[in-house]
Order: sequence, then structure tokens, then C-alpha cells
Amino acid sequence: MPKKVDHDARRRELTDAVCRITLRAGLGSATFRQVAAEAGVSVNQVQYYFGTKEGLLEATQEHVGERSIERLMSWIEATDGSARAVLGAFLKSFVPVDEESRMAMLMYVALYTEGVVEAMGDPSANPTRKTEVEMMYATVLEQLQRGPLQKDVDAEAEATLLTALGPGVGLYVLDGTMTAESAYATVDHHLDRLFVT
Amino acid sequence: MPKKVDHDARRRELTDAVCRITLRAGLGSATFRQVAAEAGVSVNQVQYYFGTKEGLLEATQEHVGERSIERLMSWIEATDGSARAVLGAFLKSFVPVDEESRMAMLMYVALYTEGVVEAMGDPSANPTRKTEVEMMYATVLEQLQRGPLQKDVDAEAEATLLTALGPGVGLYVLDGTMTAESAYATVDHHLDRLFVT
DNA sequence: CGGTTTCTCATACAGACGTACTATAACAGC
DNA sequence: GCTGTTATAGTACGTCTGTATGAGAAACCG
Repeated sequence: MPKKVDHDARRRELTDAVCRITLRAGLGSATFRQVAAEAGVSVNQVQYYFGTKEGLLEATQEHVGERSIERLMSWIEATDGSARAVLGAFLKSFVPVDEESRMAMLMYVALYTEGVVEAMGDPSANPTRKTEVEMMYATVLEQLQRGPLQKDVDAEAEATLLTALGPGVGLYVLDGTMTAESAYATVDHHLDRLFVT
Repeated sequence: MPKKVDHDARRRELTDAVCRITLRAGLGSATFRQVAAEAGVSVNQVQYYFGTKEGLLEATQEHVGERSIERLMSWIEATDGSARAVLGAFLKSFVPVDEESRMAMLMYVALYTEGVVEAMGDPSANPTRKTEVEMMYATVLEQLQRGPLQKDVDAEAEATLLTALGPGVGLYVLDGTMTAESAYATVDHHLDRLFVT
């Protein structure tokens, strides 16, 4: 086996190029040629590592997802481990505050449409995201049940709301209609109401 | 002035074609040729009424926004006019339940990215959406202040949360990770907590 | 050291893209 | 009825797209 090359690393460099281009000029500008130029390689290398464009975009989505989870984990590790703090970290990880998180949120939205359209044609396709969100919901619910909660809080209903709140504020912060501070304040205010301090 | 033609109506037919194509195959498939074929007219007619592709997409976004507002108004008119009911209608209008609302939500997301990327390059550009959301927030706040609210409710903080909740649940329902019933229940549950019944 | 596999590049291709251009049909006003 | 504006269609152009192909460099195995 000649010329060992770290395929995963190479692929990641290329999907990173996709993200940078998308951030700068939109997903429509992420063509094979543009991606190759951005990464400083030949067009064929993109073909070689992904085969087709669909493969490139799928890998990009996957990598962005992994990055987001990593970022979430580092947020959680920075807390004291209380349910309240973990949920706060979870929700705040959706808020785009720096270049990286802004990129993650943008890629999420940019790739979202294609997934939805695809899923409409074939509802059985792409179960990844569905289970992903189900895991999100389960995690939120689990943390809520750790408590201590206020008396009249319905954990399951609140879990649904919190799961939707993350992307909701994320979108508004991304397009500049809400400041990150306001998003944080909203999250904190709501959690304050749920938990006994 | 020869051959009077209702320009607005013609333009709307064409932007409707854009929406149908996007729903079926994604925004990337909404090319001049495809749009012309979908509407049953010549390619040049699309050029004639919008000039450039950017013009076509801008008009599409505008039309979709108008449709959404119309739908929201009809939702509100079906209520008893109480603050609680109006807010419920407002939030539920984001939930895609039929072909039309699903299309509206999808178009919203599909066109969102380009707006964000554009706004990043020139933050002063595209103030439409910003004021749009500010109006949304103002409306929600206004309704909240009509009350009657529970004792310890911070109207401004809740207004921010509710404004983010609409698109949040809308996204999840659109991609099938949440049922419309669940979204409705979440909205109702939260409003129940805010208002004195 | 030769051979095989892995990698990289450059180029070619057919098709689709947005747009410009020209010509023709339809109506309004004199 | 003629004239000029408006609307529509058809087509051509240059560019860019994703992908296929062939040729060459690099490294491991025997």
C-alpha cells in the first residue's frame, strides 16, 4: 500500500473549504472548482475523495454535525454539572457568537432545505436527523428530570419547548435581528423559571 | 398603451412556479428554464418581468412574505380577539400543516441563507427582515401587555421567547421531527402558563 | 530494484446556466 | 389605417457546471 494519506483529514480539509465558501458567498458558490481553489488542490482531488457532489455535501453535513457536538461537549464540561447549568450550555451552544459557531449555524440552515426536500420525496430516507433530534429531546428531558424543578413544571412539555428554543434563537442571532446577549438572557430567564435556585 | 397586462398577477404566477419547483426539487432547481416550463411560458418572459435572476428571487421572497401575513391575518380573524387567542394564532401560523404553509416555511428557510450571507458582506443591506422581526416582537409584546397575565410574568422576556418559538417549532414540524399536534400543544401549554384563564 | 497500488494533476466533454438579441404579434392613440 | 409602444417567442452566446478519462509522480512490497 503505497503513499499513505490520512483520508479523513484530507476530507475534512475539503469540507472545511466548503464551509468557508458558504460563509463568504453562499452554498451555491461551493462548486468543485471553487472548493478545489479554496483548498489549494486540483479539481480532481475533490472528485477522488468524494466521488460525486452529493457525497461532498453529505460529508460536509456530517462534519459540521460532529463539530457542533464537540463544541457542545466543551460547553458542558465548563459547567458545574448541575442540570440547570448543563441545559444552559446546551441551549447557548446554538447561539452563533464567533466565526466557528456562525459557520456551523449557517451550514445547518443551508443544508437543511435539501434534506427536507429529499425527505418529502422519500419519507423513509435520511433518518439521521430524526434520531438526532430525538436524542436531543431525550437529553433535555433527562436533564430536566434531574431537577430540582419548580412545583408546577411539566417536564415533557418543557423539554419540547426547550428543544425548539435553541434553533429558534440561533436563527435570529445569526441574521442579526437578535443580539447574542439577548439570546443568553432569554435562555437564562426561562431556565430560572423552571428550576429551583 | 397597448396590450394591457396585469404585471403583478403575471409576476405572481411566476414566483408561484418558483415555489412549486423549490418544494419539489429544491431552490437550486429553480432556474429560468425550469420556471418558464413550470409556468408554461417562454424563458424570455421570466426575463421580461424580473430582468435578472436576483430580481426573481427577491420578488419570490416578497410574495411569500405577503402570503404568510395574509395567512396570519385569517388565523387571527378566526379567534375571539383575546390576547391569549391572538398570540396562539400568531404562533400556530408558523406551523406548516398543509401544502401552502409547508411551502411558505420551506421558502423562508431556502431564501434565508442568501439573505444572511448578503447581510454579512454589507451589514447595512437588507433592512427589511430586521424591521419585520422587530414588528413581530412589538406585536407579541403588545398582545402580552393586554393580559391578563399571571403574577410573576416578565412580558418583555416572554416576548423574546415567543418570537423565537414560532420559527423554532416550524422548522421541526417541517422536517418531520415534530408533529403539528405536538407543536400546537407546546404553544398552548406555554401560553396557559403565561395567561390567567 | 521493478512492479503494483495510491495518489495527483490537467484536460476534455456534454449539458445547463443566465443573459442578450432579434423578430413578430397585439393592442392604444392619432 | 397607420404608428408606436408593449408583450411574447425563439435563438444564440459565452461561461460555468459536474463528471470522465488518461497520463504521470510517489511510495510501499516483493
